Amino acid sequence: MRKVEQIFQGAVDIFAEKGFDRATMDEVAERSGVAKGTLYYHFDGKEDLIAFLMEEGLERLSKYVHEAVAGCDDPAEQLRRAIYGLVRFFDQNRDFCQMLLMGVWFNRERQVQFRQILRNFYSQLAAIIQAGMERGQLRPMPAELSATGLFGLISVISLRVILDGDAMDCEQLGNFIFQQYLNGARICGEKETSL
Amino acid sequence: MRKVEQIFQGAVDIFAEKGFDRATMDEVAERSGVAKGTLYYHFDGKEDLIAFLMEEGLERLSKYVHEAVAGCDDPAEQLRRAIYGLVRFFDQNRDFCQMLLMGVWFNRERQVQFRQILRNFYSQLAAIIQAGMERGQLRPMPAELSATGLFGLISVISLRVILDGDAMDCEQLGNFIFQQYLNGARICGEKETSL
Amino acid sequence: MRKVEQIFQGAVDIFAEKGFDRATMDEVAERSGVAKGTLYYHFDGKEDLIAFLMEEGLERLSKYVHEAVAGCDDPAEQLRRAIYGLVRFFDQNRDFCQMLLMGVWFNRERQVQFRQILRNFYSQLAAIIQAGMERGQLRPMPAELSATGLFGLISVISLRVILDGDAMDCEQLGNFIFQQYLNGARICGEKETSL
Amino acid sequence: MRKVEQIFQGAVDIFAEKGFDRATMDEVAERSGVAKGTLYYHFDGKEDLIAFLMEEGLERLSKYVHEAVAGCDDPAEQLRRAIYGLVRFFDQNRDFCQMLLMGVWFNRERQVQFRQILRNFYSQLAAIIQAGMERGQLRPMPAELSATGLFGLISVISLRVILDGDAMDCEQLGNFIFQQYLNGARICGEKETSL
DNA sequence: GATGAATGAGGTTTCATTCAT
DNA sequence: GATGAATGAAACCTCATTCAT
Repeated sequence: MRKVEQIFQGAVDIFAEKGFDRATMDEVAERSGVAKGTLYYHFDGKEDLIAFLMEEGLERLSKYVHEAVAGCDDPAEQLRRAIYGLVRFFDQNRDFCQMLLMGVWFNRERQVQFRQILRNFYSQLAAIIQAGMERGQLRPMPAELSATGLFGLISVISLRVILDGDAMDCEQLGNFIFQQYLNGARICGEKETSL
Repeated sequence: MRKVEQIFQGAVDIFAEKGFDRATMDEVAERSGVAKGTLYYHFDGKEDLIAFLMEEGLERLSKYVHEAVAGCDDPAEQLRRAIYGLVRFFDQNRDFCQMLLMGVWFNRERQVQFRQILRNFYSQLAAIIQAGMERGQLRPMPAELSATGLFGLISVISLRVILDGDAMDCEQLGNFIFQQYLNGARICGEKETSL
Repeated sequence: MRKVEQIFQGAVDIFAEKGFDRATMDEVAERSGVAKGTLYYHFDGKEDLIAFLMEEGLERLSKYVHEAVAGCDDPAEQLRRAIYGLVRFFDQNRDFCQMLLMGVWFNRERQVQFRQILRNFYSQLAAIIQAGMERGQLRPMPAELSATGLFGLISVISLRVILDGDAMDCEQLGNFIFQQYLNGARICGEKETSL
Repeated sequence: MRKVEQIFQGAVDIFAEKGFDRATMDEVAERSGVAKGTLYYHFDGKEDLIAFLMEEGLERLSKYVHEAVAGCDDPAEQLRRAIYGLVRFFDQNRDFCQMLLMGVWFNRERQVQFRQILRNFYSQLAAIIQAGMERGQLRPMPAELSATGLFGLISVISLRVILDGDAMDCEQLGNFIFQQYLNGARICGEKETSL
């Protein structure tokens, strides 16, 4: 499966650069260092390749976050680690993340499949949030919705940094997002119900 | 031009459904109820049409938020109105918003153009946040970054609701997002520095 | 529909020469004197084009035979005229007929469609044979089966002549086939039941 | 070779189903139950495989008819046996016969080769017909042409029955064809020159 | 003898764009 | 202003063949 890994790398690379539709299979092959026929030997076609990348990539992301969180019992700390982990993963896999985030918004043709995959990932976050509420650390709220919002917060900020080509200070960015998500923008001591 | 408005509606509709690259000019023409030649009579080509849609649409969005915020002097209240306005706009212009969010992260060729347009919009939010900090309502933080995060929060949640095809309760969703952004997920009274 | 007629001629020409599968759409376009895109503007694809040729061609053949037979009330004479007409049509439309006969034997994928078209043609012959039996000119026998056999007789002989590149003497060949079909190979006066 | 026989069976099967050009070597391998490389180990390529099938198959056909006719001295009876034998062979080797008949009329590249093979077979029939004429059993006529017509009669009827998927009553069908060929369609006692 | 991953020439099809009407 | 038949560059995909194992 040497070639499959080559294809994974090359495809992620070119898809992030040009988008799923504008990158051609010729380009994928060239970037991967395999012949065009090899792509079709291992995958049923372009759509199948894209689906594989999304699944494989999100699996890696899930695993990464899972490991970051593992061995910690406190939901709030888990949340912190998950956020830091995500930011680091985004930083280290810029191409994949850019590709992933392009997939998120996908059109109705491809949406069903991708959003299902993504939903599995949301659930990971939602489970932590749920636990936080049960421990009395987080306010009662719809955990799925909050997880979705958290993912939006992280990904849009990270993608902006990626697209601007900045070298991301993961520590700083992770902290900012964590504070933003947990404590909000309100100033300390301001009454919550003030508005 | 009667036809131009027809094209705007039809193009937004089909682009939201299939994406910029997968929707063909034939489909745009058919959905718009005009002949294909007519598209080229009014626009220089596909890219020109897309640029027109983005500019025109973002102008409408900016104007919508601007009017929602107008006549209010309190930054926190402005923020609330901006968020509610955005959610309502998403709800009322689902096709356009889906198209917008797909377009923003698109391939690097179109990115520069679109992200510049979007950045103008971020600035609107950032200005409000900046004012909030100066009034002592919001914590000191990078306003641009926070505005970006807020936009991610709003758009990812809204898009999820749109794609799920749910009838969105704007009031409720707007409130959730506003609370999330302003107060965070932490439970009332929990010490900020507890983690 | 100038171009469609051009395509009909060119496609029949090249398909007869190289076969349906080995003739490329490029070659069809070139032989027809139209651009490749034009083929796809008028037809949904190669299969659709082939189906059109078969239908259109068999319709012309049916019409030709119909006219040859028209204005004659005697079944035996109709049969004679039909056979002579078929032979003449084969002679004058060698390309189409070669293509047609290739289609007859087609594989199971394409067979259903083609054989239905061909069956319509068999019925024309069967109707004449049926009438001949009712008039007491022909022996009682399954008309459809006999029509199928007659078609086989005519087409295989004609195709052999075509493929050999012989200039066909229609008069002579028509007479041979007519005698063969009507009187058989047995010598005059030989007892039928002798074997 | 065990494998070669496997390939013969599998190849005939898939070629009859999809045609020579549309059946792929992958499909041949799969249907045969051997690896693709094995095909190329035993044959020089696709064309070589097809040529082998045709030669091998026609040899079997010739032999089958030869044996059916053997030990009989009367041309008319030989003809009857040849026809019955052919019908039975068609019935028992449907796939091969369908493949054979498709191949014969194929593109001009392969035509020359195949038609030469087929012509050898025609000669078998023509020899019998010739003998029949010399014995005074059959009318004087071009033997080759009549053999070609007889082959058309048999094959088109048989193929129709095969393709319709009917269980063929060989006895009945053989008799019908024999009568048709020998006595023609004309009613008993009708004057030959009546038309 | 037998295998199947890998190849790339060449096929089918798509679609943005043009232009005569 | 508006149209849609026509175009061809460029995309996706197929498949006979090779070759290291």
